[in-house]
Formats: sequence, structure tokens, C-alpha cells
Amino acid sequence: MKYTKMFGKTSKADKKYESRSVEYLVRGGFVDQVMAGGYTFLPLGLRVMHKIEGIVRDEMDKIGSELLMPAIVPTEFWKQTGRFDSIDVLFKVVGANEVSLARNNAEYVLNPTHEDVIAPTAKKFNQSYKDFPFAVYQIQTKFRNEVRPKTGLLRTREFRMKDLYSFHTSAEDLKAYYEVAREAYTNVYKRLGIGDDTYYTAASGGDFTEDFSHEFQTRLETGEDLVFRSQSTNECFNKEIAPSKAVMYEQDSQMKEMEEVFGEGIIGVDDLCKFMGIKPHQTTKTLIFQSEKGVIVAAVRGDYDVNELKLKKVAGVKKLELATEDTVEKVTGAKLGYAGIVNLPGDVMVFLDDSIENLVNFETGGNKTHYHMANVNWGRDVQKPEKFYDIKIAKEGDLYPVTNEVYEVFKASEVGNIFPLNTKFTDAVGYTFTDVDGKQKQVYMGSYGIGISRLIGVIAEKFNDEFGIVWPINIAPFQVHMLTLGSDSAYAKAEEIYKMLQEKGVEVLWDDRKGASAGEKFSDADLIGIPVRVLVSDKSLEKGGVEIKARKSKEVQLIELDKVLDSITAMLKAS
RNA sequence: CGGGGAGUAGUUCAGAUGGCUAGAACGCUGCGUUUGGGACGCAGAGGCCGCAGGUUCAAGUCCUGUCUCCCCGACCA
Repeated sequence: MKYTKMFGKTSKADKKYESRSVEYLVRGGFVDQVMAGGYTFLPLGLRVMHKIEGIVRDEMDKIGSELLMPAIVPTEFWKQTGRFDSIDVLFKVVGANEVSLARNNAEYVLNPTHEDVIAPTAKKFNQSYKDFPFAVYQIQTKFRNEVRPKTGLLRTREFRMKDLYSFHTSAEDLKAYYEVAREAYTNVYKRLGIGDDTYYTAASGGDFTEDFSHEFQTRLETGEDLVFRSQSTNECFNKEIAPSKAVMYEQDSQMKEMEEVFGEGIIGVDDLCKFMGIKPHQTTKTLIFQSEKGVIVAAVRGDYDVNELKLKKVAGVKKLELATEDTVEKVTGAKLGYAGIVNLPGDVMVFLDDSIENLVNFETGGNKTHYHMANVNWGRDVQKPEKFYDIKIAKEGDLYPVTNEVYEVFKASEVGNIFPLNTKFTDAVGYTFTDVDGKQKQVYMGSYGIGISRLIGVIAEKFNDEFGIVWPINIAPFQVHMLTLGSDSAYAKAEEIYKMLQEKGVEVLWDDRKGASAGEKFSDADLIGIPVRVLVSDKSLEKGGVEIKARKSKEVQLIELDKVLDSITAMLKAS
């Protein structure tokens, strides 16, 4: 591709960008923002996307077949699975004006994912045990009504995604395939150049499943997720579910007299600590929740917060929300802000976090407006429960309960996820198969996603320097960036080399601008970040050849003309 | 969904308390000089001041509404 014929231009930095990936992708002419969370992929960016898709497709073809579903489907698909009213990012498509509506006033869902479409489709075709297991995938544009798109391609309203769905005759078979998918994903990330920094991470199953799901998290300073990793076992957990054990502080050896402290309007751990002259880890935080099984009281040490996902599991409830002020008053007998674990009524479920198990002389709310209890002790003042639970949100410094080691905690960006859906969707659409015994049985399903366009952002964010992007070889938009300086004869020679490289199948971007200055061309080459740079100039030709340099290195080599192809091939191999 | 900021040239921005025949830089066009790390001179083109109402002799500037974008937080299958 000749640079002068390519659509899209580089630009100088003229404002502050939210991150390096955004700056370089925009300035390099890879993408152009059209709206909040909506980008045009310019030719350079699209080439990167196609490279990523190629790798993903190659690995997916080994474990499934590609198909393509429509981006819009009748709302019935989503009503059937019960998700039409519950998914908060769902977009709907309707005719835009009266003329259009007069023609067709049906409503469609703009799919954010395709479980709801593939399940009924699969049901149409595969009903015999002989058809199972099977898996299909597609690479397609998805739409989600994100409230706040951010960080360039990392979170957008419209994005490219690979989604794979697998179907099985048993939970065991699904589990076995889950591992196959995991393996395929691992290969994808390795080939993309981020294998070493991408972690298989347990996460909440969310709406989809009671089980955990798994995410592939790439370590990234600007990432949105927090990953807790056990270094000895390499197990990783998303913050939302990370099991945790609190670090214990030294406790008093003697119990002090319990006292009721009057603190008018003192609400919240910070205020309380200032008021009473104690530390957050000497206090307890008590929250009152409403569930379908009744009121739940949960308490954690003051320096923690309650993890509602954990609490749901521990309490065995499906719905959990903070109780209303009225309920709180009824349960505690006090206004909001003074709840504690003393003198609770007997008819509520109480779950206490293990971080408060070994506290001595601790504080808790008085369950009496404006009152707090100080120097509370187990046994003497409150009955010690038989069991403490882990219902806290993990934080940096916490221990992994299984090994008692301090977690390594890092920020990361989710580049893929896999869900064991079991029968959630197949049940919803009435998908069963006929087994060898002639009976109808449940179909098990799994769902597996890779955020293609997000990967471009993640990789650009990960591989760059002060001058621009440094693309990993497998997904660089071109393999060689050739530039020319000097007289017409240098350009003529460059054109020869350009044609030769193209004939040999080397992807080359030739900066053939005659007006641009040398500095401009060098800077653009660095910004765009193609792995190998080849310079053809009067000076290099006088010295007997061309100059070749890897993007990630500073070293420039002079190569004789007849060795250009070999040297480039060698450099590409090495990078 | 809560809080904050901003819409003026292709882009980034400046245009107190109304007086504008609307500016700058970068980019763009032409001519010339340059050409090994974002060159220089000269000459130019380019604007419904987001949109709709209102106040005023006069609105980019004030008021109301509306749309959009950006940032922080909550949420995120």
C-alpha cells in the first residue's frame, strides 16, 4: 500500500488524550471517533482487526463451525428467554419515521450477544443425541447501551466480538468442552502476543449462571478490573468474587468494660473513628438487607465492605438489596446509621464476616439512635456465632484463604470470557434432544466470547513507547514500513523494492510522500508502529543498499540490495 | 443513574462586564527555498459561533428549552 493512496492520516498531538492507546490509535490514523463509544475503523485499524480476527478464526475453526446471525432479531427472541425486560444495556430498533413505520412497525432487538438467538436456531437443526456435541461461532458487531463508554476501544456501544456457543447432552460433556475452549483461548492470546500477561480468572456468573464464569484478564494499568492472584497456585479471581482472609491486627490481651457511647449524628466508619479515637479495624460495619427469604443482617470489619455476591451465596438467596429506612428502623430500633450486632431481634438471619471473629474490645452500632457500643467482646456481650463467613469485598493486602499467602493484586482488562450456562437458555426455549433411549432430555449449553475490537485497544495500550505503538508482529497492519528520502532516483529504487516485496508476499506500507520532511516520515513510522522499517535514500544507496531497523530496537543495519528480502524475513522472524 | 465541564474553521482553542466586518495555531491549496528526526518564506481558501425559541437598537456573548460531547463516581450478562 502506498501511503499517498491510503485513506486516513496521522496527526500531531493537539490535546490531552485519556490514554496512550487512544492517543496513538487516533493520531496514527487507525480509528476515528464518531460518537461516544462509536469508532470508524480506518484502513490501518481495520487491517489490525482483520489480523486479530484471522487468528481467532483459525483457533475457533479447530473447535467449532463459523456461521453468522443477524444483528437485529424480533423482540420475541429476547422475550422468550425473559431477558427483554431485564438486560439494562439492551437496544431496540424501530422504524425511524411515519413512512417507515407505515411500512413495518415491528420492533427488533439490536443484539448485545446471541445466546437468545442461537438456542432456538440450534433447536431447529440438532435434536438427536447423534448431533451432539456441537459448537458454532461467529464474528460480529454487537451493540450495548453502555451508560458511559470510555478509554477508547476498551468500552464502546458498538464493538466487534467473537461469540462461540457449545451444546451438550450432559453437564460433564459441557465441562470437558469448557476446558477445550479454554485451551483454544489460551492459544489465541499467545499468538496475539499477550499470552504471558493474560490470566484465566474466576468471576461471577452474573445473570447467566449460578456457577462462576471465567474471564481472560490481561494485565494493564488502565484496566477496569482488579484481579487477585495466588502466586503459588496461579489461581486468579476477579475482585467481585475473590475469597479473602483479612489481615489480623494485634488485639488487647484484657477485656475492657463495655460502654455505651453517645455520639449524636456520628454515622459512618470515618466519622466514628475520629470521634472515638479508634481505628477502622477496631470497628464493625453492619448492614441490613432485604431478601426474598426475609431480612438479612450482615457485618464486616469496619475497614471492609459487604460483598453482596458472596452474601447471596452464603445466605442462599437470589435477590438482595439494601433494606429501606423503615425496615432498618423496625429491625434495629434505631435510625439509619446506628445498626450493630448487639441486641438484634431473633427472627432475622445474621451473617458475620470472619474478619471480626477474633476481635477484642471492638465497636459496633448500638441499635439505638445516636449510640455506639465500645469494648464489645464475644461471649460476654454478644453470643459468638457457630460460624463466621467470608462476605467481604477483598482488598489489597488480603490473604488467599486456601494458602494463606498475600494476594498479588493487579489491574487488568477483560479480553475474553467463558460461561457454563448449563440449561438456562435451552430450558427457556424448550430445547431438548432425543437420547438413544428415545426419551427427551435437557440440552447443556456454554457461551464463550472474545472482544476483538477491545483487544486492539488493549494491545495498543500494552505495546507502545514514547513515540507510538509497537505492534506485535502477528497483528501489525503491515509487516514492513518503507520510507524514502532524497532524489527521484531513490524513489525509483524504492519502487523497485516495493514491487519486489509485494511479489514475494511481504505486506509493505510505502511512505512515498515527496513533500513530507524526513522528520515527519520517521515520526509517522514510529507512531504507526509497524515492526520493520526499511529506509531507501540517496545516502543509503551511496553506501550500497538500504537501512533496516526493527521498530522496537534502536539499531540500524545497512543491507545490500540483493539481501533485502532475506534480512526482512529474518527480522520478522526474530520479532 | 448521581456530580462536574464543554459545544466558535478539517483539528485544538481564544474571543471579561452585549458593539464582530468573528481570530490564532496546526492542517489544507498555490508558488519558491528546503529535505537523515514532526523545515521556512510569500500568497490564499475555509465559519448559520450545536439546534430552537426569547430579551435587545444590537447576541458568539444574556435568558429558556433541547441535542451532543468530555471528565469523575455508581453500574457493567
